[in-house]
Amino acid sequence: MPNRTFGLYCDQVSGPASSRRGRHNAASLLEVSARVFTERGYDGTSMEHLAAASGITKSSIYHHVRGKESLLKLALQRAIDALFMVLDEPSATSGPAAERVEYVLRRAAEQLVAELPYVTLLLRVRGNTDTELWALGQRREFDRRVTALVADAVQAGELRDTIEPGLATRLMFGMLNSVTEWYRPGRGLTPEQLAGAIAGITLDGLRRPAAGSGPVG
Amino acid sequence: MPNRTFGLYCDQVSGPASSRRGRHNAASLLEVSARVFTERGYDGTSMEHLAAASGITKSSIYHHVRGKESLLKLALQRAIDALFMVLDEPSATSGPAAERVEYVLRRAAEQLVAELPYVTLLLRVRGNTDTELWALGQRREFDRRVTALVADAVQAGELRDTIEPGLATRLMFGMLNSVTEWYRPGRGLTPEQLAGAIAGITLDGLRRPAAGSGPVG
DNA sequence: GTCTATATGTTGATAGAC
DNA sequence: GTCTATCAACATATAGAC
Repeated sequence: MPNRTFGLYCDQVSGPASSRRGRHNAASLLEVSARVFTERGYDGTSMEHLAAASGITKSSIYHHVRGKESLLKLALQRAIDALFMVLDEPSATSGPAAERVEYVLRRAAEQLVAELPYVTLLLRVRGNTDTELWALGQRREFDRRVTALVADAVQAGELRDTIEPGLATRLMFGMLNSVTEWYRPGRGLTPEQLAGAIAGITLDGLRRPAAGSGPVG
Repeated sequence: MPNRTFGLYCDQVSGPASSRRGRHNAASLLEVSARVFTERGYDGTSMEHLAAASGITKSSIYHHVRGKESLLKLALQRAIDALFMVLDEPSATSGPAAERVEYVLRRAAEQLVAELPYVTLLLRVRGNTDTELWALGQRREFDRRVTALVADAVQAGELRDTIEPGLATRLMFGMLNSVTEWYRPGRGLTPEQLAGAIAGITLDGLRRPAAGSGPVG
């Protein structure tokens, strides 16, 4: 582990990220790398794999990024930014607590789909390197903030108090996060439908209410 | 990938599996390996890691098993056996469909906890080798059989028909499977409590029913 | 911006002594 | 059953030409 800094040589990371052969930049390499990392796992991916997938040689990759771990850090940062952004949106910081929980859940689902390979990577981090340990810390912080929201909703009597807020949060977001294992965009299930199904199950359950119960009308 | 068979040199795999230094057998090595594999990831684990964790040298490990992939296959087989066993139990094959679904969910939760490192490994398989592809096929078959149960329950009017059975199954078991990411035995949450929380959320939801609705009495 | 060639360490696995 | 010694393959990364 010789390198301890993971910045880019170039300034911009976001951009058109075209993958056409012969003209790669840091952003397009990040896109390709995140896809291969999620397919093979980070440790199961060699620089040779990345070279083959991006259509350039191993050594050319080092012209754009400091190394393999740098690509991982950039990808993880992108996922973390996307998720934390949700927590600061107006609908997540005001209104009835249960509605804020549902909003965060739905928006997190949308972000998970929008940044699928990056979030997938984040969820698979094991803590083997400093970069991975840092990412695990960020995940814990996100979890902590969502748990606080759920606790508010329980205290307000809007969610059941039969399940501890920390456990409820882990299970709700566990269901959401499991989506990375099978969801593929453009296969008949829109992000909104997905978010609706998850919110529907976790908040109201799959069981069909017995006749005579449930909201009237 | 020179080896194509992954059997043990010794006959027994299950057994006391003591980890005391100096007298390892295939079963005790499997136990240690599964733990390290889940901590570091399979690809992130070297034979040197396994040697250090088991207190013997790399070459000694090859006296007990054919190699690294053999240890993976043995661990995956154990997880697969534990999960499929549930599907053949009497309560999973007779009775109201929704109750069979709940039974399978609860028993799968118990098995997941009982065989935690093995099931964790199974859920992280990526498909990079023949062994991993075989495991993915077994997972698909399990999923297929559970989906059939859920479809029965929907058709019987016991579960809501607003969510497609395949999606409901993926999400329910996604929540369950996410437990491998944080659950540690003996930390205040029993397997039964865990199974109850998961069944409770997925079937009846977290939202507190409005006053006047819900089962009377 | 990409290449060939190469340095240097780590990997899974084997040979053979005790 | 465990060890030391060793191997060939592959890993990440660098040097320098075009």
